[in-house]
Amino acid sequence: MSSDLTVPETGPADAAPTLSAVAKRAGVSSITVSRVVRTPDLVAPETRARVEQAMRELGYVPNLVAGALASARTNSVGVLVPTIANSIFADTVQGLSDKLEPLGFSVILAQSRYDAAREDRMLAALLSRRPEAIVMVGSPATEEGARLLRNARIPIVETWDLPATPIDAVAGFDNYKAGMAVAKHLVAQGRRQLAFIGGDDPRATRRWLGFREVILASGLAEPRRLILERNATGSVVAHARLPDVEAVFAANDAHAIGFMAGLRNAGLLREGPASAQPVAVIGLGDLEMGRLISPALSTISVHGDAIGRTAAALTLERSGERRVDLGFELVLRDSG
Amino acid sequence: MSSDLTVPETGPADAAPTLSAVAKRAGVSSITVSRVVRTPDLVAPETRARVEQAMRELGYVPNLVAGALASARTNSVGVLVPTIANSIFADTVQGLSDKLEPLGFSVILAQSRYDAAREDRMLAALLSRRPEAIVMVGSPATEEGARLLRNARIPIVETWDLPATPIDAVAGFDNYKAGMAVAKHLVAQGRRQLAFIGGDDPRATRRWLGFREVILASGLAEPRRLILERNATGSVVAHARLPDVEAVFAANDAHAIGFMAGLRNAGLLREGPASAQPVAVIGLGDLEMGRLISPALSTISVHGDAIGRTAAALTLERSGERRVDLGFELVLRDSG
DNA sequence: TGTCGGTATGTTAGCGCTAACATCATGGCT
DNA sequence: AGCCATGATGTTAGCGCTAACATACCGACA
Repeated sequence: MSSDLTVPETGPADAAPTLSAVAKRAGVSSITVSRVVRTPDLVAPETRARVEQAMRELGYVPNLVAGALASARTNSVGVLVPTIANSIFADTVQGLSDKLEPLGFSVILAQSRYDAAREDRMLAALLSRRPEAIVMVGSPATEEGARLLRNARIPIVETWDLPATPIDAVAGFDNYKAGMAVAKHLVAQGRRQLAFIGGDDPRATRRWLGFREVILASGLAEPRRLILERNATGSVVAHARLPDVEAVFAANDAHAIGFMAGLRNAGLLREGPASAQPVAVIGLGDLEMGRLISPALSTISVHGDAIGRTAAALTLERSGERRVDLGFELVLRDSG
Repeated sequence: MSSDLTVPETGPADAAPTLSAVAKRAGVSSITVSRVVRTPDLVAPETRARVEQAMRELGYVPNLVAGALASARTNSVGVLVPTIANSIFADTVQGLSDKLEPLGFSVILAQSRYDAAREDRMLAALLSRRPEAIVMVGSPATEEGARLLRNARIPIVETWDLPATPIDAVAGFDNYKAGMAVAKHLVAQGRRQLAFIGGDDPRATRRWLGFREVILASGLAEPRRLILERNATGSVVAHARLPDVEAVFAANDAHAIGFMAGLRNAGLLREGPASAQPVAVIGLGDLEMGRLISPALSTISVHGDAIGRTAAALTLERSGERRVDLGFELVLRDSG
């Protein structure tokens, strides 16, 4: 059957075989091959078998680039995160892609590195690949980025926050309320000198504002805010810059754990429960590590993977509720 | 100048503007617009200005899908990792994309979830988007996957290991030697009852084999191996299944930290140096957290981001050395 | 004055596929 | 016998862009 024709496994097939190469070999038209690939039910079993045989012999791999151009459907979604390494956003990307990959969608990943200009460039780069939706952490940092997204006329899902006027859809939680919840808890514990440490991205800032709001409303002194590098190692020495601090809310668990390392060095960390801690520490993210260290880290648990799954759903379904609040939980352990 | 034509910001541009729409508006041919986008130096300044004006007015976003089909260059690379959440592979993806994104390449991300069938599906899905290279963690689990990659005739970079017969290029380190290095260290410390805990993926298994090899060569008893779930929480209780164990090599830092939590619960963890630990623990990955906890985690430090950057280089440059050993370091701290 | 090299722009064809619409049997029904 | 629904397959055009090859124009030069 496969007499003198070159089989890719054994000889160099110079160019990738196309639909019509398969069609010729199977003695059908190319549309029939296309149907075998996309809608096999519409093809008679014998024809289908013949075409599948030809595809196997030639090692045919469909060209989705051409298919996308012809059908105006790329079956891809663009995902923009600040950073993927050591980051809780990886959970969201995982949740998203777990839902989307089985449906034949691919994830095009881009990182903004917390840089507005790079974010705009990445947004433009993503859009030029004509994804069927864009999922991003946060909201566009510039009006230019927002304009690009609005003009794209595809589902846009902003995540990890609940912007007042989203471009299209939202899956996240209220960072302001998270800050408030932490402050309420610490104030109720009787802590008076409070501080916030971490980055100064929009979401961290909203946590800070909620945190501060409650503290001022409680009649306590203005809390301090320390802007730190994005790696946790820097927060090890943060304690030196916060004399007399009684409680710290860290913008994420990594910073919290770094800060705790600093406290340990200063002899201010106890093995006992929160009430025994000279300085209470609360993180955000609920890293698995936080549960395993001692004292176990108290934290705001957010649902990174649920955010990703919800974003996927918002991407696929354009009607219905476009604003999903996944909430958060204050998980109290031994650090504060 | 922009008399009665619809501007996207103000009215609904039903379809995305195309090159020829821009061309018509600027009074040039579409190839000139294409040149303004791709090779502006070849266009006279006044013409260029006119075209750029038209692009701005229409909100033109180039369609790379069409461009890719016409030029047979997609400017994309496929990346396949077992998982991206909570994983050291995220460093590699970050390193890769940091090098590639500025060059106009996009990263198409797929996860195999340590599942051979899913890996094959993802490989086929990636390939059908005609990436200009594939970077994957490890090597294809099936012959089918390997065949797909070989037939693709694009650079293929296998990472995080040093396979004997790679498909094309490799950027990684020797997992077997890493296991050996840990065993040598623990044996020299005088530890006799050794165990390995973690996953059973090919890389972990190579670590185990190197570990075991040295132990047997030293005349010690056969070490035990515990296959654990991929989350660290399971390793908290692993200690109960390893009575009398004196040292543990964990396939990754998360498992190591989980195991240490179990030791702490059992009263077998000291604040002192390695020599004071009843049970030594060594991890792999050098998570930032490992340095911050107490006792600080001893670990094999690998260069996840360098693997990504090297993979990017191997992707762009097809000649030269195709096998890069990024090495590893045994970092001794207080846990073992 | 004719020609030549360089610069700027245009024309043509086609990348590999799919949407939309034929076409053509087949067979059950009235 | 004629009709038409149904199923299987084919034809045609075109998605939005780029490669490769024209073409036109300009001034310099012998």
